[in-house]
Amino acid sequence: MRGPRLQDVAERAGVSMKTVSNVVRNHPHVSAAMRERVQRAIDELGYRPNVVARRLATGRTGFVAVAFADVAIPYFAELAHVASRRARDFDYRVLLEETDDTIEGERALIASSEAGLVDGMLFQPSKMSPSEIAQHRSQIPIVLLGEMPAPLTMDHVMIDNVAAAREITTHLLDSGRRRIGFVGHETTSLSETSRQRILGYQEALTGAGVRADPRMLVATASIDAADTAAAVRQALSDGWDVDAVVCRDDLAAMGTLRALHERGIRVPEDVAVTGWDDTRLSAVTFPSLTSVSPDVDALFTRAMELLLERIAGYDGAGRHEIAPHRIAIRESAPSIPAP
Amino acid sequence: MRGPRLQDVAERAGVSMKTVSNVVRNHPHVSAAMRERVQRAIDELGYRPNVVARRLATGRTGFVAVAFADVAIPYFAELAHVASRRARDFDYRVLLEETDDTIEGERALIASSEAGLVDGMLFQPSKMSPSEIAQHRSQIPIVLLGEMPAPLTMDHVMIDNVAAAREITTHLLDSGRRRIGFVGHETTSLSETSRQRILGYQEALTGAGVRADPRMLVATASIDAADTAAAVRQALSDGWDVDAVVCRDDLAAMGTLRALHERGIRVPEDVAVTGWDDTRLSAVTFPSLTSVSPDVDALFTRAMELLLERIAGYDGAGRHEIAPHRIAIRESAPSIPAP
DNA sequence: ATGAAAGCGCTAACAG
DNA sequence: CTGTTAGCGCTTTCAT
Repeated sequence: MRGPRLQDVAERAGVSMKTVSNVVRNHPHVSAAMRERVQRAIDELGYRPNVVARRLATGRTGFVAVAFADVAIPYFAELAHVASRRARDFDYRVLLEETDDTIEGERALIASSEAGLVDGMLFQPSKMSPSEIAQHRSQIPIVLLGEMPAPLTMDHVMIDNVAAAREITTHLLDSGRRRIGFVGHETTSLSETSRQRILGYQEALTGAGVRADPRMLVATASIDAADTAAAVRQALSDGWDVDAVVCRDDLAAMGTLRALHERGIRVPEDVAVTGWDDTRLSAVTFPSLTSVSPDVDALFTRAMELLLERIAGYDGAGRHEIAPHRIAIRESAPSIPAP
Repeated sequence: MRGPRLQDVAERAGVSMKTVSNVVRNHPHVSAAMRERVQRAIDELGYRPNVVARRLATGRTGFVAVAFADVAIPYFAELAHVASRRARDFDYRVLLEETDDTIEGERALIASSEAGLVDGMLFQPSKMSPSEIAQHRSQIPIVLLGEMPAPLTMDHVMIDNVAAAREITTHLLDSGRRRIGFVGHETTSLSETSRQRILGYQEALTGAGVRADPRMLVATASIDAADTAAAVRQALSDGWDVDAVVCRDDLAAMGTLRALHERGIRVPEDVAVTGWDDTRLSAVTFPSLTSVSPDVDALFTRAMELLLERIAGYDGAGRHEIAPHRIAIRESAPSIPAP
C-alpha cells in the first residue's frame, strides 16, 4: 500500500538520495544525463514525494490558513475562491477555517492547540475585540482582514468603508434621491462594519445638505436576506418613506428588493437600492444591484504579501493598508437622474 | 522562534517522552498525579504538539480532500460548509480543492504529484469520464459525489436525480400546469446532471399523459444566471409558451425569474418556476423558490463513512448509494392549484 | 556534481 | 504504568 520512497528511487537509479532529491526539486546543479537517469527511475516506480516528510525536514508547511465566519456566505465563498487561486502564485496552498461567526469559534482558531499545520494565517474576525486578538500572541504570523479595528501591532488590510459608503450614497444623491435610508445593521450591538458604513452614509448626506435622520435606519435581526425582508416590510408599514436605500451588504439588498417588490414599489423608479460586496449575486437579482465592489484580488494579494514578509521574519509594527474598491453601477441604482 | 518540543516538556516534568505523549493524547493509563504534573509542564512551556511530526510518525494525516469545481458556486459553498463542520465528528479536517470546472483541473487533482497530504478524497467530477477516473488508480481512496456516472469499481453517493426531477415535475402537474418547460441544460454536450434531470422531467410528463415537446427545452450557454436570463428572454421572444418551468438548478431559476419579471410575467400566477439544490438563495429570491432539496448532510456523512472504510482497508467493489432528497415548496410553485 | 550521515518532532513496539 | 529506542521520509550540512 505504501508508495516508493526516495531511497527506493536512489537504489533503482544507482545514486544517492541526495541526487534524487536534487532532481525532484529541480535543483540547478545536476547534469542532464544524471537527471534523465533519475527521472526514469522515478517514472518507473511512480514515485511521489511525501509532503509531510518534507515539511518536517524543512519546517515549512506551504500552507496558509484563511479564516472567516462561514464559507456559505457569498462574500466569503468568493474570497475563498480567490484565495485558493492566487495563493498558488506564491507557491502556497490554502487551508480554510470557519469560525461559525461565534466568539468561541474565533478563540478556538487563535488558540489552536496544534502547531506546524500552517505557516501563517489570514483572519477576518467579526467578534473578538482587537485587544483580545492582540493579546493572544499566536505561534504563527497573522494578517487581519476586514473592518474590525485592528491592533496597532498587527498587519491589517481592508477597503475604506467610510469612503465607499460616502461614494455610494453620493451616487444616489447625484441621481436626485433625497430620502435615503440605510438597511441591514444589527439590532443590538452595532458591528464595526455597520458603524463605518453608516458613518460614510451620514457624511455624504450631511455634505449634500441633507439631514441624516435616525428614523431612516432599519436594523435587522441577523445578516440574512429573509430577516432583512421582514424588517423592511415592517418599516414600510410603519410609514418609512424613502426614495433610495443603502444596504449594508448584498444579502440585505436582496431582502430589501423582496420587501419592496411585495408592496409593488418599483426599483429603481420609486426607490433605488444599493448593495455591498458586489458578489456574483448582484448581477442576477431583479433588478441587478448597484453595489460597492471591493477588489478582492488586490486585497488578498496584499494581505498575502504582508503575511509572507512576517513569515520571512519581519517583526516591525503593524502595517494598515487599504485595498481599492469601486462602485459597480447596475439597474437598481443607475446613474441617470430619477424620472 | 521554534516552540518547545515533547522532549522539552519531558525534561521539565522529569519524565520520559512517552509519558508526555500519553498525556497529550489522553491515553487512559496515566495516573492522575502524573497527568497533573505533566500538564503543568505543558502549560508552563506553552507546548503545542507538532501535527506534521505526528503525521509522519503515524502515517495518518487526519485530512480528507473535498474537491469540486468552484467554491463560489452556491451549492458547493454549502457543501464545503457542511463538510467542514461534519468532518470533525469523524476526527477529520477538510482540505478544499477546486478544479475550476476544467478537465485539466480534474486531471491535475487526480494525478496530484504529492503524497501524504490527505488520507482520502471526496470528489465531485464534472468533466472526466468514468473510465478515465477509474483508470487513474490514485494513491489514496476516493469516493465520488454527484451525478456523473461512476465506475463500478469506485464508491459513489448521489441523490436520485431522475426521481427528484419526476417529483418536482409531478408537483407542477398536480397544481394544474400542463405546458411545462425545462431550462438550464448545456447548449453543447449535455452533462450527465442535465441528462438525468431532463429524463425525470420527461417521465413525469409522459406519465401524466402530457406530450414532452423538445421545443419546451431552453439550453443555456453556461451555468450562470445571467446567461440563463438571456436564453429565456430569447425563448420568450421566439414564442416559447409555458405555464411552468423546471430549472436545472437554483442559479438557472434565478435567471429565469429575472427574464419573466422583465416581461411582466407573474410568478407563480402566470408561470410557476422550480429550482434545484435548495441553496440559501432559494429562500430570498422574489418569489422564493420551490426547489429540490438534497440532504447534503446525509450525503456527506455517508460518503465520509464509505471513505473511512476504504481508508481502513476495505477493498471490495464500488458501493453506489442514494442520499435522500425532498421537495422544498415555496412561493414560486406552491401546492395549491393555479387559479 | 554527488555521497554519507545527522536530524526534523513524534509515535510505537518492546522492555521493565 | 513508565522508560528506551528505532523508525516515519525527506532535507541538509559537510565532505569528497
